[in-house]
Amino acid sequence: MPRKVIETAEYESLAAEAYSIVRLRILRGDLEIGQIISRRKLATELGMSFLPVSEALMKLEFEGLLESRPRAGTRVRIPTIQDVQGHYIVREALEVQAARLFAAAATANEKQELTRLAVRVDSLASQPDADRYHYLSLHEKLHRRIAECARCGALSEAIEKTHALASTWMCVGRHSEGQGPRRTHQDLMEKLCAGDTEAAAEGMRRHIVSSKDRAVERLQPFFQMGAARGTTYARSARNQFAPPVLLAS
Amino acid sequence: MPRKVIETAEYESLAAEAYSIVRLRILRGDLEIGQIISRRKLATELGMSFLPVSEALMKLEFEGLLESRPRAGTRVRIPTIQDVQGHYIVREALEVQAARLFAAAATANEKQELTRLAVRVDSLASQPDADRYHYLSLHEKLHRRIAECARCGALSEAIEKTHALASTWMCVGRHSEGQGPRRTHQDLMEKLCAGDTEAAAEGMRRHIVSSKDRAVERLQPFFQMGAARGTTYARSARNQFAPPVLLAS
DNA sequence: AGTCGCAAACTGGTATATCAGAGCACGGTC
DNA sequence: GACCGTGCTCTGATATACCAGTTTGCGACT
Repeated sequence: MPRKVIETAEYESLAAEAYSIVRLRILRGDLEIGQIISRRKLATELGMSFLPVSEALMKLEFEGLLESRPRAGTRVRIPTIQDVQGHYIVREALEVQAARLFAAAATANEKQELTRLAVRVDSLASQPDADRYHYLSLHEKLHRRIAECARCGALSEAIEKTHALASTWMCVGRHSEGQGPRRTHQDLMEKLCAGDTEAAAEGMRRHIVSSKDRAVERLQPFFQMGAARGTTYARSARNQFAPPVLLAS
Repeated sequence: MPRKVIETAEYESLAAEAYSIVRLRILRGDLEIGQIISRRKLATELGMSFLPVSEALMKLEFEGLLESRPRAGTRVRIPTIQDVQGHYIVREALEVQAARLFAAAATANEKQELTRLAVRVDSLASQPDADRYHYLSLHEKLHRRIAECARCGALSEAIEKTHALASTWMCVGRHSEGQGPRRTHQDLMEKLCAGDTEAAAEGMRRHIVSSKDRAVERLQPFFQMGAARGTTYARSARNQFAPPVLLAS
């Protein structure tokens, strides 16, 4: 019964380990949108039983990254265009709230730290050959730190839960080339640090809305795939799309 | 192997059935804050196996109604004061967004329907002897319908997930007597239907903030209970408080 | 050649059994 | 009398086995 897939971290339960691994694979792009996941095969591969894997996938489904039908199968969620737009509306509500609190509560040190982080995020977004997961981690960290500096645990928790979903959608599609270096996150941080609460909120709002527009545009081919969902389950999932490419948000 | 606890509804899985039952019991007040739940006993009682129950409790924990420690036990969550305040900050963000969309998208029929509903909610809140769960259902329905009329599935889903939590906290404590009839929700609906987007948003913001203040006040005795959480797990949960009483929000 | 139907293979869901760790009561010690 | 250790009991976590429903490929039929 082999039990070595990753040994960098010690998890408190097998289910937690499986959860991290699958989540990583989705964000990394190893598992593409629509790809089917077999709980049994995954369990064998990870050297654990069916139950922990099942529990992990259930949690990921609850977070919106996966979708499953009772006895048919589990696959990486294929969003509809309403899903994506709605998701960004939720994110807008949460992160604007965070921006407001951030502007009021963040210390000078924190503002400096996050501004530096924003520079790294933007520069990574401009590199077409950057590792997708590396970029995502950094981007997620920036948004998470903003929420944390807002001094509200429940809010940052809620944002973290919605963010993984955004990440998977954000990275799909082709990298729009020749756009030159981006300054999206640096601009955002400027607004957040200016000291004006409402300006910070408005800055975040625009940031999210423009992310939404890009995500919608990029996911276009998948929406038709999602439309075929009503018919068969696995047949539509077999459609193969071009592998996802890193893109800025 | 007896299988009859409630037979009013047919569930697609045993886990879904267990989820509904436990959720109902928490909202109803049969399970109080801090009370310990044994998966095995519950499984026996419901006439099903350990696994579906486990799955149901896991989902409830994810929603924030329960808390568990790996091999120690599961209990109804004892919030800290930061938990409650943070939770209402999240709700504020989401529901203000919903109010904004509602003001723009709701039809005249829907506005009329929800205004009537608001009257019922307020009148039930004024009755000290009203059934707690009945009131909660109606209150939840009002807020859910507002979100639904905002025409954004992801948003109403997010609100629904956060709302059950609020419900459990909202009902704890003693009914503040002699306050006379409330008009909280009727006032809210007036703002939402006035036609001005920003006025609607502001009206919802105030509604949530005042709910928060009342919840914090009412949960005061439990916060000390939560503070003892660091020491022993079960001992602090054994503390018995006065049974919860219906109260308006 | 296209379509329909059937059966094998696979899916997730559930039951039972077992394991390791946490809580807690009891009894001994200081 | 207060404190600490020890062991019993109960908790959730996991493995294995089995079941019912879904998918799908292959073959027969039109």
